Amino acid sequence: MPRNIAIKVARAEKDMTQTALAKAVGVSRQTMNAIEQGEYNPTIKLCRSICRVLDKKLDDLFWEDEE
Amino acid sequence: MPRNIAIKVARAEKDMTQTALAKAVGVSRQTMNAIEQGEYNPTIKLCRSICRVLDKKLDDLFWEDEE
DNA sequence: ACAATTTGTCAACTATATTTTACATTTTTT
DNA sequence: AAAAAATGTAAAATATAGTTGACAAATTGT
Repeated sequence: MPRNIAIKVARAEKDMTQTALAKAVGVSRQTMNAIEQGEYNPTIKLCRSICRVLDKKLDDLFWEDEE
Repeated sequence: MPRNIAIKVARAEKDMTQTALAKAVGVSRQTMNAIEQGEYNPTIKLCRSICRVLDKKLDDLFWEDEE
């Protein structure tokens, strides 16, 4: 899985740290980090939470053309 | 979690059974059924697979306004 | 009305997402 | 240049996503 640059950018737009985003979303900092590093495969519920906090849609942050 | 009617509709548009969709997507029939019943919380990777098979985007099938 | 297919559901199991603690490295601030 | 904050990573534990097999209920076809 590729690194998720879109989240990093959206986070920057909101001037949030990984820790702040993790807290806002209700997961651990390591989980947020792993998602940005593309190291795993979050649940759709977590994806929706991230989208709400960052004011983005699922397709903005989590679509991938190839698997 | 609410039932996922959007998947049911998209599946009907492709004239696919739950079993056929499950197979195309590479999960068990019970998993597909549970997702349609809103009984769990699939991973984003599985959501993307479902979207590809049904020619839909993540926001079409998996967005929810309230959590 | 009957048969066949599809769907809903349960229980026990396996795989993996997520947590916690902890430390090293990089980046930012003073 | 030093201190502080932010990020990358690892190992062990826990929660839950996904599997398998089996059966009942509902739908569809003849």
